[in-house]
Amino acid sequence: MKDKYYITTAIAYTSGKPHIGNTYEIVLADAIARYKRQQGYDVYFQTGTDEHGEKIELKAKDAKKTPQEFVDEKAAEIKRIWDIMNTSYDRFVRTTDPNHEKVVQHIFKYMYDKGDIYKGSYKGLYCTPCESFWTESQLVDGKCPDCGREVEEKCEEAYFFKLSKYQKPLEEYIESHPDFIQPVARKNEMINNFIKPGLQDLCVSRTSFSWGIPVDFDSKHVVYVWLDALTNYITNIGYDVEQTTDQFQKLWPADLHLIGKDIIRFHTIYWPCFLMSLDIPLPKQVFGHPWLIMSDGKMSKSKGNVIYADDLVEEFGVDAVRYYFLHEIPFASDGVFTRDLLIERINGDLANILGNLVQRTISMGNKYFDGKVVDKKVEDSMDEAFLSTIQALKAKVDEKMDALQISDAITEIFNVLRASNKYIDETTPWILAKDEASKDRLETVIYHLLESIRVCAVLLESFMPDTSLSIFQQLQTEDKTPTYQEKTSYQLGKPTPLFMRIDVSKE
RNA sequence: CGCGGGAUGGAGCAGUUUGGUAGCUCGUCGGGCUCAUAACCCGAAGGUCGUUGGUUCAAAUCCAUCUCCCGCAACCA
Repeated sequence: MKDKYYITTAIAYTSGKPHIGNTYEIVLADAIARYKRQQGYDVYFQTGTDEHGEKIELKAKDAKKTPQEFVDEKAAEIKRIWDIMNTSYDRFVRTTDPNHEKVVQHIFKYMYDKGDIYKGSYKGLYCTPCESFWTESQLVDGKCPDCGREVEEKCEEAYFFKLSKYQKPLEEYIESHPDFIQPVARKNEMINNFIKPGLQDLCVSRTSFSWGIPVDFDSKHVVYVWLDALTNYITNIGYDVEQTTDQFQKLWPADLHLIGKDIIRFHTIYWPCFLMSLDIPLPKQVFGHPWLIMSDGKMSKSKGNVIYADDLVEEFGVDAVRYYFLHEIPFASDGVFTRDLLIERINGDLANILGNLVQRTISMGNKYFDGKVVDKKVEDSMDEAFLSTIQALKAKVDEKMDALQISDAITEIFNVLRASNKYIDETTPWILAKDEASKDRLETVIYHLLESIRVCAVLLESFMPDTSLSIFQQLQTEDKTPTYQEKTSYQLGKPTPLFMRIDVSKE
């Protein structure tokens, strides 16, 4: 067994049903987690929900529910969608879990006793009717961006975390770990916008609402949601300030925090500072992934362009949706979702390139050899290039996956599938079949194709698990070696279409 | 002058670090094949690589200027 690999997603905020943009993250994390497992890593994959905060308190009130009832419902819905997406998380955590709440209180107290959290007063621009604080930059014409009324300076008692104390070590850590923040372009954003100008101490308690973890030594205050939420990565694997578990010792530091690009600041500035305060190591990498957006921009209820993953899965199947998410979103820039593009991918890539290749190859195996295909090793000059393409695939996919370039990894696999279709045309099996003398050559050709398909199915498993399984069932093999194997044989099953083409004219 | 990213054939992107014939997917047009899900394979057309200027034998690539688009700009998650 190789090393451990601890990967997390951001915990989803339980304010509503997650749309496909939110759902993308868990699928991306799942692809990485599955791939690491396939590589032999001892993977621990954690996801869950972030359930406190003022917004939730208000939403629950609107829904005439208690906050706990409200988040129970939302957490269940989020978990349901994660499961629909066939994601292989090891643990689904919730910030309302009693143990988490207890440890967060310990952490808060620990930091307070240490002097890293102190009591002060929060001065800000306050809009009384909206009960909200605003920053200078958020104001519209110097007025409340929500209601347009005047704001006033207001003071409120609050606890602060000494971010300033950790500015220097944070800066050093980021500089000495060039891969810590991914994509690297985000690193400059953090350094120039926040760190360089000087970190200001962070207000880590609230008194304006009550749906949160109480500060146990000062019951007026609840813990700031980000201090609450971020610590989920350690509380749920057995961290506590007095003593930690073996699981924590084994898993921490996390190998990868997978998050949306909108919350990079919290994960690369606040979170490392909190950890330094607790004297525990910092995570190895934080990847702020881009977004899945609509052709008219970011998804939002006011725009009315929100799409949910469960609806898409019901219509197109889970692997088609997974494929779209993973293939259509580049490493560093947003990907666009349109229904037309989804259908184009299903027809062009999944049905034509992949599905049809599997179908035609297995059909030939059955038609010409009754499904029993042996490596006869009657090679031709054109085989060498094809076989070396297959042999090179695993290393190429590894390289892309190590760089978190999921889309490119999938493209590499499809390049081999394309090459396989081409190989059929070049070798013209239907002509070989007409001559008894070339029967062993024909069998060799089919064998090469079956091996190509098998290797691709192995490598596709992390991205489209069900499809991969279906290919293995049709090939009736259990060999998951990710490279070409010679001198073996196949006893094929019946071909069944992997993906049906979608008739656009009937849409 | 806040910081950063981007502008490449009809569409979406790669190539820019380490200058040297502009590449991929889709679409269009033409051809081939018939094992296969009207799928597959080959070929062609189509780009002054955002603007202007500079360095160089040579610039999508380096430097400068300008235009447009996007992200971030801290106590909202």
